[in-house]
Amino acid sequence: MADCNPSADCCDTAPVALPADPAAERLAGLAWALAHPARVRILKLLIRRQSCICGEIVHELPLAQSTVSQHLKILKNAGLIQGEVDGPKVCYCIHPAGLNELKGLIDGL
Amino acid sequence: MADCNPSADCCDTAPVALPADPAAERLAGLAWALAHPARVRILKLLIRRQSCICGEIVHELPLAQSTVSQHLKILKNAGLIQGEVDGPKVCYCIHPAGLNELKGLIDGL
DNA sequence: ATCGTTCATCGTCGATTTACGATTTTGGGG
DNA sequence: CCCCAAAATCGTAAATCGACGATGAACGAT
Repeated sequence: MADCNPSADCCDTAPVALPADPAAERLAGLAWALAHPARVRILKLLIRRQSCICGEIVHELPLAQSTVSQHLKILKNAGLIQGEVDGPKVCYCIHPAGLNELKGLIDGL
Repeated sequence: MADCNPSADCCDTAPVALPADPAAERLAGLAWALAHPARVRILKLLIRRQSCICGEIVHELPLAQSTVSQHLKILKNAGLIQGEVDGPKVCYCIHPAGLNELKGLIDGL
């Protein structure tokens, strides 16, 4: 931006697609994880029951087990929850850091 | 809508798909409106510039005018921003109530 | 009345989501 | 060793999203 390189027709003319706003991307990612009623419900459930619960979540939602599993994966990838294996079952609980990050980004708006 | 037609086998026997959790749905809706980097950027822009700005937003984003218009519509439908016509231009500004609702739902988590 | 500008809407197209059943994986018991 | 239950993953079909260009409507200025 400041100056071009010395040669004539240089200077990148690429679309760049600029990294945009990393913070915006992060917030969008977190928001996206919450952008589905089922995922909001799962998160609320895990917050209520401090103790992690497991596929019990499946029984709380009108969704197939595989579908719930996908939603859990999305929440986990976003860093909002974490799951730990406990025998044949898996216990999920909230990931406080992720949740706090979300809250921070939101009311930092 | 109010009542069924008089004949015998009318009346909906539909599964209903129960309203589930209205609060969850609302939060999901608001989150979804923010679930895109461009929309987060627009919102932040409108918050920074107290004064509403208009299609100037288009120049801030690497997107076509029609695309930005769609994003603005989504934000408006979610109740996060509002737009007011000013001659041939349209001024957008944040809708404090919607934004506060979002913040409330998030840190009420 | 006819432009030119600004913005919204329409129609389209590829990519992504959401949901499901079926299958695979994982970890105990009998 | 073989089965059973729990959970993840795969494959797939339907719906929706995100982006664009083109078109349409609203308004001020010439």
